[in-house]
Amino acid sequence: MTPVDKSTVVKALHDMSAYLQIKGENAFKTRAYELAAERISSLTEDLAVLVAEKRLTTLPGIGEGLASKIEDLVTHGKMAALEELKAAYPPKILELMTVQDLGPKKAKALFEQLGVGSIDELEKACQDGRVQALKGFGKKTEEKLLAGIALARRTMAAGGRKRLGDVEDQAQAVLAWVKQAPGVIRAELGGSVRRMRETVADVDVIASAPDAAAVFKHFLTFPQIAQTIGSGESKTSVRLKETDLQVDFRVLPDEDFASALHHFTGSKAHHIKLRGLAQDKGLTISEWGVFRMGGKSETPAKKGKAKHEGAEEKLPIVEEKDLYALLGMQFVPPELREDWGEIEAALAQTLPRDLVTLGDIRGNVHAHTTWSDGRDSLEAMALAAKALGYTYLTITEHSQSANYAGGLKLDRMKAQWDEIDAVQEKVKGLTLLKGIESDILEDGSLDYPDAVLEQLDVVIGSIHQRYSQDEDATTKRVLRAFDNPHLHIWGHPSGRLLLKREAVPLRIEEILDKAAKKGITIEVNGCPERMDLSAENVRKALERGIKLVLSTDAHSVGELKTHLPYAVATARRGWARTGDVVNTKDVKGFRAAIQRG
DNA sequence: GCCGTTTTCGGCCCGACTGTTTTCAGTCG
Repeated sequence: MTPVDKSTVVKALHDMSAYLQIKGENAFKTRAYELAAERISSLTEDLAVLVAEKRLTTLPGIGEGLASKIEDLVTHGKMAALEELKAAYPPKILELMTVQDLGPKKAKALFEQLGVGSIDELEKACQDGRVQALKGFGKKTEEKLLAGIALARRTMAAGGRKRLGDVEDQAQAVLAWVKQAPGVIRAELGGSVRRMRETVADVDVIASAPDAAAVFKHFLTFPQIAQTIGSGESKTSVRLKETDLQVDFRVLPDEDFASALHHFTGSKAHHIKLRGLAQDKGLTISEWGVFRMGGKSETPAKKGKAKHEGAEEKLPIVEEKDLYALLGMQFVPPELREDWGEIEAALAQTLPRDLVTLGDIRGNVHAHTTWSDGRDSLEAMALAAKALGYTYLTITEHSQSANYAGGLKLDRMKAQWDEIDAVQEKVKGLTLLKGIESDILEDGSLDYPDAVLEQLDVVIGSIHQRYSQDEDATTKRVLRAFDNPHLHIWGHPSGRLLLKREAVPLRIEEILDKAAKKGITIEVNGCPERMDLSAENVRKALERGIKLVLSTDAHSVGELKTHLPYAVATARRGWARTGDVVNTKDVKGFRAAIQRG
């Protein structure tokens, strides 16, 4: 029996919820499945142990019903209730809801009245004008759906990329499996996963071992493999279950590991430039190593083992840094390998040596609790932050206009201050900062009076509604927000949801100029669906001397830990140094750094 | 579907926006 892991359970629960929504089930019931999925997803304990010991119902939000369905899946490999629902609908019905502005009700109507069961069928129905004829639909809806389909297709066409955060668990599981293979000496993830790109097309795994065949044999027993795409002497490619993720796995002798890891980490642009540089020095670089070219032979490398015919000497590359050293360069960390100027900087020895790291972060910023739409209590969040080693935690609930997220009206904000004080009494060694994530309203104002904002330690201003404003209006909206003297941090600036919602249109340079002038700190939000500010714009912000905060936007205790690496990676990709990041400072330094002016 | 000592049934957060309507349904967060 194949073991069922967490991500399978999480996906099954999400799918259950989606099917039940289309079926028209009670919204509270479908939400229960979502909450359970989130609960399982952020589980720190071993799910199999929890199931074996019949302790699932000790988790908040999971009762007898959900527990038995989860047990069903974990112990039998199938969730009967889900299989029933799947059988009742076309196989691609759920993809409908990936289209913007298409929720469960519309999906249900489209399916029941037009027999639409996939994005392709929806497109046809829109083009035929059959959709606008339905009750509750109209011409505009039809146009919107077509645009939504185009967006969904574009993201799929971009190589069917997936969010880094959605594949990382599975990628790490593959890596862990590979490391257990007989004779494996070193093993790492490569590709865009290692470079921490926001989205990835596939996963590259590189390992060294004396006997590649034995390693591949073990690799192919990985339970999550759905299909073997190809398998040769040095490379095996498979597709995984659930995510359809393609994994390209290479095994080489250990002496070739570092150059292979480097080669398969990319990016292509980085490599092309490096190889040109190597040629100028009479060197040639490939996945098989770095070679000094002999004087006579100009023959280009041929395929396979006949490679490097003109090579005289294979230079030892034990670690990646040896490769860069041979070229007279500083080591370039994987996150920076994009040909964004890192090669020139590394040659000039001006690449930042003190890029921010996860270990530099001292304060956990931007947390939500059950006071708004967080899933864990204030005290639980405080205890968790402390246990993770942070010395301060900023409590920043949604603000009063964010009704959708239980935003704090004034009386509840004040009540929360009392609780913060009470929890602070109990939890020593962690400073709780009182804050808010205030909506930047349509006109650029924040949704509390100045007299309230000035009492807060941390004011994050974010856009959460009216995304449809044009570039000029949105730009002016943000610029006006910066005029509010109580705003400290501009939160998830672009509003993008990776592969789902485009960034709002903004004249970013103009806004960054003003942020620099006004002393606004900008958030790099570590929620893996956001990773916002983007790495590209982090660069632009840093060029202007703007300070960054690397935040979790945690809505649960688990996210206090899991989100931060994405913020750190995004900041590093934008060349942020430890000193550029306000929450690498102690609480006093942090509070001083976010002050305006 | 979960939850609970004032409830084992009846809540469970719901407001803004949009497009569809002619007073409201669906989506988003």
